[in-house]
Amino acid sequence: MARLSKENKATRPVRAPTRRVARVAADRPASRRRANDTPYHHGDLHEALLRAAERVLERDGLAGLTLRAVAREAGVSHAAPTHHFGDLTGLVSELAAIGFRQFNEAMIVAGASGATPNEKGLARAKAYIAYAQAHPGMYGLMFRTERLDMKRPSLHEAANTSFAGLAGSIGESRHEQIQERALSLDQAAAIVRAWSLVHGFTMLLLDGRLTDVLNRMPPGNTVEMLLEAMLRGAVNKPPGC
Amino acid sequence: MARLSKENKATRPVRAPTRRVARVAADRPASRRRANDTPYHHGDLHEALLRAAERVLERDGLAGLTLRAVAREAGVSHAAPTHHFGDLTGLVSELAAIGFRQFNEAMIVAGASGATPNEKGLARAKAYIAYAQAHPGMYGLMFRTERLDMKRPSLHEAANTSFAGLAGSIGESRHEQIQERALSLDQAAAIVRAWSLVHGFTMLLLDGRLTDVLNRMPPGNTVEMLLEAMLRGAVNKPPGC
DNA sequence: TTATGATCTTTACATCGTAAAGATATCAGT
DNA sequence: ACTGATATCTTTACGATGTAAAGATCATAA
Repeated sequence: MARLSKENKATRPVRAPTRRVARVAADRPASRRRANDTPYHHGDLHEALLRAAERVLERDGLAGLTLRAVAREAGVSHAAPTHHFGDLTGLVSELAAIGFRQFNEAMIVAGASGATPNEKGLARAKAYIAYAQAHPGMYGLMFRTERLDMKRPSLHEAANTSFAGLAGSIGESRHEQIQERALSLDQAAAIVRAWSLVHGFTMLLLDGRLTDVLNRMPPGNTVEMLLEAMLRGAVNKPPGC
Repeated sequence: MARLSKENKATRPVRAPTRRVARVAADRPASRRRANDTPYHHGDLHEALLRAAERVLERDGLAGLTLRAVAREAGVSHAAPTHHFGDLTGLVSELAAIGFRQFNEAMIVAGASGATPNEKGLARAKAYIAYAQAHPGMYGLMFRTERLDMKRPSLHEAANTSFAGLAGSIGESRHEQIQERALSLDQAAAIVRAWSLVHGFTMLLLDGRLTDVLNRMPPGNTVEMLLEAMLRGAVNKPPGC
């Protein structure tokens, strides 16, 4: 496993010494694409970088998600992302927005299953954890990273949508309409209770902090059973209890 | 705010050009300390580095906690910590162990207050969050960092002690003795429920994910009230409910 | 056709973690 | 008390990273 300099030595398309040779050869291209060659300004690097970033994140985890690694993955120079995202925080925040949108999709799908609000809630909780387990890097990006600029419009909106989904789902369980702009203490508590429970469980699970507990449970008992048992005692209590 | 090279230009004690001048001057020291001068091999750098690391963590946060910054803070060369902790993971893990011990102390103190198990539980939950708010960097080190080697004996033991305290406190609430080596599903669920709730709440709070909810609560309602309301509905339910 | 601006590359620099070699002090064995 | 072995600390070196700035290249509007 050679530790030699990876910088631009890897799978760069090589793009033929882009000096004046290429300038003569490629001058005045007929269309937006040079015949069977790499595109000039890449077409849509913004999207390409985000897709590359997602691949890097899934492959190498949060620690591997660097500006330069993303640039390598996309086959551009290491400074190219700067122009599109400003800095690492920018790229990471845009990617987190994508993560929130994926997550919201999954939540909507999960909310469609289940008859009673109770079942819907459980289905959503399971889907929540399933998403985090399927995309641990992305979940870490959304909730563990410190380099996240929540003021970025796309991220702000995606995260808000996510919260609104949660609030709506809680309102559904309580058979009441929730005005997000003004919450009663009880409503806020119900929302935060559900969120803290599932988010905390997810974090501890992904961090491996629950392995001991899981190993010490009766044989055959799964994570899912633990989750269900945990939720059973915490939410959806009969009123007046 | 000069961005000039901070490397060793800062508050290094200068220790007089430690070449052969110092060797002649300090040859054959009378005691373990040269008269009113810096110690030779520093005495106990291991502890000094950990204390320096804690200062750096509290001052500059998780992102500022680097091997070189710690070495600077302790007034030694940037490579000195390597010999004591192997690498950054080592230092960070030892520091996290200290954090867990501080945290355990706080939990024990909190558990002493309160009459009923119910009150004790609430006191512990409040102390949990209070610790995290008072030492956000340390809490992040203990629960957010990926560079943590849980197999290190000191960290493993401190974290286990912490878990044992939680388990014991849950057993207290349920009026039963908990055998950590073999948990029923209900017991595991109770433990994980409490942990997930408080840990999740803490994480969301520290990350600023709850500011919107807090702002939308009735005026005058505090974080503490939200926490209490959240816990009221989740734990310590009357049996058979 | 050409000039302007957007996009991408090169180059440069401070910082970081880590390895390796050199310097210095402690300590055991004689 | 001397000396060699060992532990501790410093210097030096290298690859990697984020970011800034300047140069090159291309699209597009005038």
